Amino acid sequence: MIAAALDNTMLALADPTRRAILQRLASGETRVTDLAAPFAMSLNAVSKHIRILERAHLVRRRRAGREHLLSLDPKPLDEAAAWIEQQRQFWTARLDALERALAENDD
Amino acid sequence: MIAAALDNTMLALADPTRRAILQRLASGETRVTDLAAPFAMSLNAVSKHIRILERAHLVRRRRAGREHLLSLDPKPLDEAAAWIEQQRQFWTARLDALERALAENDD
DNA sequence: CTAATATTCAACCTATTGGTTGAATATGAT
DNA sequence: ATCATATTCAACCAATAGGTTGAATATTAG
Repeated sequence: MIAAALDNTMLALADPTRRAILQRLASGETRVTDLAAPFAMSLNAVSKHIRILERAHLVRRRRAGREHLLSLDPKPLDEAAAWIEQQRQFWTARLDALERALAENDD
Repeated sequence: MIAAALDNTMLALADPTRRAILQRLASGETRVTDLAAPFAMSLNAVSKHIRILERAHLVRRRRAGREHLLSLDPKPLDEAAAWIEQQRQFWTARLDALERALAENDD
């Protein structure tokens, strides 16, 4: 089964370290080393997380000499947000309908 | 590290089968067997997915005799949606700022 | 009581994840 | 040229995920 775009996005977002990386990247282009510094794990571990974020197209890499500068690409988030919002809407509508039905039953 | 609520939610949403289960549940309370029927995997596998959804508090279980009726709880989605929306907002703002800066540079 | 149904529990298997360490590669600084 | 820096690659490891099958449990139906 080929992994759909939404799959990769959701998978990438499932890990707290990766979410932290994304938040950190929100302040602008960052080198791998600087990005990794605050995390209590090896540079290599962070490097692997970055690969997963790249696979999901949430992070872009620009080579500048020996440094790799990472930046965010928010596009894939649209699909993820859309999925969640759609569910929320459906479910909330359903719950509201249920509540109304119960209220009518009280008459 | 204790898994935060958002962690469990995101993890639960990361699997396509579980997202499909949630979508299926949007049409109302459903028995485990009926819920599992359309999936190309054993009932046991679906049962395990349900446990994970329960751990994330996205699904509630009501026992009615030998049947377990499952229903949705949209609350955890709020936090997930909030996280994604916040990121989107930040990143988009940043990208817009960058574009404006480039435009000014053209003058 | 017995048989069927609905569901979980338990053990197992394989693939993936998230981490490690050590070596390789590429670039920059002196 | 040499040394340091930035980063990945490769091999490994333990834990988890996602699936299987078979047995156990609880409830309902005949």
